Amino acid sequence: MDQIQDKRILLMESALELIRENGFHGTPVSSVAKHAGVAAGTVYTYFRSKDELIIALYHYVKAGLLKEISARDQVSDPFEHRFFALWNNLIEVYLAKPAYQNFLEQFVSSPFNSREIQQGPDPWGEWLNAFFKEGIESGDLKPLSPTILAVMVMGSVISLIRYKVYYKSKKSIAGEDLQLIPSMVWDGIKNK
Amino acid sequence: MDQIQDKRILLMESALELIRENGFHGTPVSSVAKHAGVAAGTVYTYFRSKDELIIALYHYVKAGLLKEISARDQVSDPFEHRFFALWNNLIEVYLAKPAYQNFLEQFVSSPFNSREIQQGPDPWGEWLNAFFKEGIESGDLKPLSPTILAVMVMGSVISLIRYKVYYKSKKSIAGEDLQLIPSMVWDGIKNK
DNA sequence: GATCATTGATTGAACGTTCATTCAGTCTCA
DNA sequence: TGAGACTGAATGAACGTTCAATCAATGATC
Repeated sequence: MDQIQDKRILLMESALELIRENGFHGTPVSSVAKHAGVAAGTVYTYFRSKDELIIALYHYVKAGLLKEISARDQVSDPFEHRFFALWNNLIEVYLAKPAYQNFLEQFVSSPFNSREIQQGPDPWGEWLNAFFKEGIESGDLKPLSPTILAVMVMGSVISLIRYKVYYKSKKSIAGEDLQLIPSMVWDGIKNK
Repeated sequence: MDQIQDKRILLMESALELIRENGFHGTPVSSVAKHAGVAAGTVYTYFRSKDELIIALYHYVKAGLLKEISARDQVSDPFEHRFFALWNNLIEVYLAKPAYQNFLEQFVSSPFNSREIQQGPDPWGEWLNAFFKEGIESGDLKPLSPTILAVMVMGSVISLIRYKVYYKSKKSIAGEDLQLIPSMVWDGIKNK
């Protein structure tokens, strides 16, 4: 039972790594199998099809994100602290697992991101919403829709990650300057 | 000569539309040709390969973006005006041409976005940098790297567009609330 | 404890489809 | 009439998926 879950996860991690390097369609099922050390047919014991594998990856990555981020949230801290911690944790997690970030980016703008998927449950989105809702209710954040706040904050995080990951080589910005971004975001969303 | 350019553009617009619906790899060359009303082989009169077509799309879309946005920028306006106008123009252009936005998203997280591409010329990025540089020099923006400011602003725009385009159906937010996002961004980046 | 049966995972060659690309022949217009 | 665009059937490679055969582990029987 454990072994089965393990191999499923092994296959998914292999797929994430290869998809990061080669994209969805530059990643044949056979290569995923090879990377995981199994034969091509074995993948079909764990996933009905390649499409289903990719959908499974989506849920797997989002669940992983939620787990990592929520575990590090110190609910008893002042909200401002929690906000900056969230920011740093997001950057940290994404940089530690670039394949996660890259996969999500590919997924959301692909045809896989169907209405069906979007309308399914989204624990990560709900956690984020609840987070910002608390900030509003405690009076620390502007009284806006939590969704809007989430859009704003995540947009900046994603954009920064993109910048760091994809354009690493071109021109790097001093680390201390990058630390100013969350401060700017905070200036934009804090109450008063 | 004109005809040739026209057909090249016709092929690119066809490709953008189909790629938006079906993704890079769900869009066979034959379907692009069909959509443009030509035979499959004809595509190869205008592009050496499918990959080259996709790279051409990238430059085409970025150039189009630059043209649209820079044309609407009123250099003589106060900077704050220019900022909000830029914001609204970006939203407007992206919403008018969702295929442009979707293509860029797919492209940047794909293997096509190679180091080679990134190190090539980037007039759109340079225009954006110059825009924010002006804001800094006029004293309207915090004295930070223009790149950082661009990262912050574009991140929010992209995120909002994503929200509007992909999650149109799920839960819509009142239009006036969405107008608050640029104000928040402005609060974050303005000087003092 | 030894033998066999059962179950289910695993293998990898084979199949059929899709698709990028080619090219010999046709058309168009200057 | 010549140059180049255009056609669309043909080619061949790549890849998702299947499946008959094999293997490993567990349990049943004596």
